[in-house]
Amino acid sequence: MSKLPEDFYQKVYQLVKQIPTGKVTSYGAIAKALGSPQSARTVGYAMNASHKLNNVPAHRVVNRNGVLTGKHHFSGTHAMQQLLEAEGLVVIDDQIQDFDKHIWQPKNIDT
DNA sequence: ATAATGACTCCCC
DNA sequence: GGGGGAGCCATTA
Repeated sequence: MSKLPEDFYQKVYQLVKQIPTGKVTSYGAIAKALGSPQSARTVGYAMNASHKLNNVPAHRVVNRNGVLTGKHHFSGTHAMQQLLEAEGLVVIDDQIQDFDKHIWQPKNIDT
Protein backbone atom coordinates (compact mmCIF):
# COMPACT_ATOMS: atom_id res chain seq x y z
CA MET A 1 0.00 0.00 0.00
CA SER A 2 1.26 3.40 -0.88
CA LYS A 3 1.26 6.20 1.65
CA LEU A 4 -0.96 8.77 0.02
CA PRO A 5 -3.72 6.51 -1.43
CA GLU A 6 -4.17 5.02 1.99
CA ASP A 7 -5.84 8.23 3.06
CA PHE A 8 -8.09 7.91 0.04
CA TYR A 9 -9.33 4.56 1.31
CA GLN A 10 -9.97 5.99 4.76
CA LYS A 11 -11.98 8.78 3.22
CA VAL A 12 -14.01 6.31 1.22
CA TYR A 13 -14.77 4.21 4.27
CA GLN A 14 -15.57 7.26 6.34
CA LEU A 15 -17.95 8.53 3.71
CA VAL A 16 -19.63 5.20 3.07
CA LYS A 17 -20.14 4.74 6.78
CA GLN A 18 -21.92 8.09 6.83
CA ILE A 19 -24.52 6.91 4.33
CA PRO A 20 -27.87 6.94 6.17
CA THR A 21 -30.12 3.88 6.08
CA GLY A 22 -32.42 3.74 3.09
CA LYS A 23 -30.07 5.87 1.04
CA VAL A 24 -27.52 5.04 -1.63
CA THR A 25 -24.74 6.75 -3.50
CA SER A 26 -22.49 6.21 -6.48
CA TYR A 27 -18.76 5.60 -6.76
CA GLY A 28 -18.36 8.78 -8.74
CA ALA A 29 -20.13 10.82 -6.06
CA ILE A 30 -17.80 9.44 -3.41
CA ALA A 31 -14.74 9.94 -5.56
CA LYS A 32 -15.86 13.47 -6.27
CA ALA A 33 -16.42 14.18 -2.58
CA LEU A 34 -12.88 12.98 -2.01
CA GLY A 35 -11.60 15.45 -4.55
CA SER A 36 -10.83 12.85 -7.22
CA PRO A 37 -13.88 12.40 -9.47
CA GLN A 38 -11.77 10.30 -11.82
CA SER A 39 -10.92 7.80 -9.13
CA ALA A 40 -14.37 6.24 -9.17
CA ARG A 41 -12.73 2.99 -10.12
CA THR A 42 -10.41 3.20 -7.18
CA VAL A 43 -13.43 3.72 -4.94
CA GLY A 44 -14.76 0.39 -6.10
CA TYR A 45 -11.39 -1.09 -5.29
CA ALA A 46 -11.61 0.37 -1.80
CA MET A 47 -15.03 -1.23 -1.45
CA ASN A 48 -13.47 -4.55 -2.25
CA ALA A 49 -11.05 -4.02 0.62
CA SER A 50 -13.90 -2.80 2.81
CA HIS A 51 -15.23 -6.32 2.74
CA LYS A 52 -12.94 -7.18 5.62
CA LEU A 53 -14.54 -4.40 7.63
CA ASN A 54 -17.89 -4.75 9.34
CA ASN A 55 -18.97 -1.13 9.49
CA VAL A 56 -18.78 -0.29 5.82
CA PRO A 57 -22.19 -0.69 4.10
CA ALA A 58 -20.81 -1.28 0.63
CA HIS A 59 -24.25 -2.45 -0.45
CA ARG A 60 -25.33 1.18 -0.36
CA VAL A 61 -22.75 2.04 -2.97
CA VAL A 62 -23.71 1.46 -6.57
CA ASN A 63 -22.67 2.82 -9.92
CA ARG A 64 -23.97 6.14 -11.22
CA ASN A 65 -26.84 4.31 -12.91
CA GLY A 66 -28.13 2.89 -9.64
CA VAL A 67 -27.28 -0.62 -10.73
CA LEU A 68 -25.86 -3.16 -8.30
CA THR A 69 -22.78 -3.79 -10.36
CA GLY A 70 -20.83 -5.09 -7.39
CA LYS A 71 -23.49 -7.43 -6.09
CA HIS A 72 -21.44 -10.25 -7.48
CA HIS A 73 -18.78 -9.52 -4.89
CA PHE A 74 -21.19 -10.05 -2.05
CA SER A 75 -21.91 -13.28 -0.24
CA GLY A 76 -24.91 -14.40 -2.23
CA THR A 77 -26.35 -13.48 -5.57
CA HIS A 78 -29.00 -11.12 -4.24
CA ALA A 79 -27.49 -10.35 -0.86
CA MET A 80 -26.91 -6.75 -1.85
CA GLN A 81 -30.41 -6.39 -3.27
CA GLN A 82 -31.99 -7.93 -0.19
CA LEU A 83 -30.04 -5.58 2.04
CA LEU A 84 -31.20 -2.56 0.11
CA GLU A 85 -34.78 -3.76 0.05
CA ALA A 86 -34.57 -4.38 3.79
CA GLU A 87 -33.61 -0.73 4.20
CA GLY A 88 -36.73 0.46 2.43
CA LEU A 89 -35.34 0.69 -1.09
CA VAL A 90 -36.85 -0.89 -4.17
CA VAL A 91 -34.50 -2.98 -6.26
CA ILE A 92 -35.63 -4.73 -9.41
CA ASP A 93 -33.29 -6.71 -11.62
CA ASP A 94 -30.24 -5.25 -9.85
CA GLN A 95 -31.60 -1.80 -10.61
CA ILE A 96 -32.62 0.61 -7.85
CA GLN A 97 -36.00 2.18 -8.52
CA ASP A 98 -36.17 5.95 -8.11
CA PHE A 99 -32.43 5.93 -7.62
CA ASP A 100 -32.29 9.71 -8.00
CA LYS A 101 -34.76 10.03 -5.12
CA HIS A 102 -32.87 7.66 -2.83
CA ILE A 103 -29.42 8.91 -3.71
CA TRP A 104 -27.37 10.41 -0.91
CA GLN A 105 -25.00 13.19 -1.73
CA PRO A 106 -21.90 12.92 0.50
CA LYS A 107 -20.30 16.00 1.94
CA ASN A 108 -16.91 17.06 0.71
CA ILE A 109 -14.41 15.83 3.29
CA ASP A 110 -11.56 16.95 1.09
CA THR A 111 -12.18 20.61 1.74
C1' DA B 1 9.65 -0.65 -13.55
C1' DT B 2 6.22 -2.71 -16.91
C1' DA B 3 1.94 -5.14 -17.76
C1' DA B 4 -2.60 -6.75 -16.55
C1' DT B 5 -7.01 -6.39 -13.82
C1' DG B 6 -11.09 -4.12 -11.79
C1' DA B 7 -17.44 -3.08 -7.28
C1' DC B 8 -16.33 3.15 -12.77
C1' DT B 9 -17.38 6.93 -16.07
C1' DC B 10 -17.51 9.41 -20.36
C1' DC B 11 -17.66 9.88 -25.48
C1' DC B 12 -18.94 8.14 -29.92
C1' DC B 13 -21.49 5.20 -33.19
C1' DG C 1 -31.92 3.44 -26.51
C1' DG C 2 -28.20 0.11 -26.72
C1' DG C 3 -23.38 -1.34 -27.54
C1' DG C 4 -18.36 -0.60 -27.93
C1' DG C 5 -13.96 1.72 -26.99
C1' DA C 6 -10.79 4.74 -24.36
C1' DG C 7 -9.33 7.08 -20.04
C1' DC C 8 -8.16 7.32 -15.01
C1' DC C 9 -6.57 5.63 -10.45
C1' DA C 10 -4.77 2.14 -7.30
C1' DT C 11 -3.37 -2.71 -6.50
C1' DT C 12 -1.11 -6.92 -7.62
C1' DA C 13 2.00 -10.10 -10.15
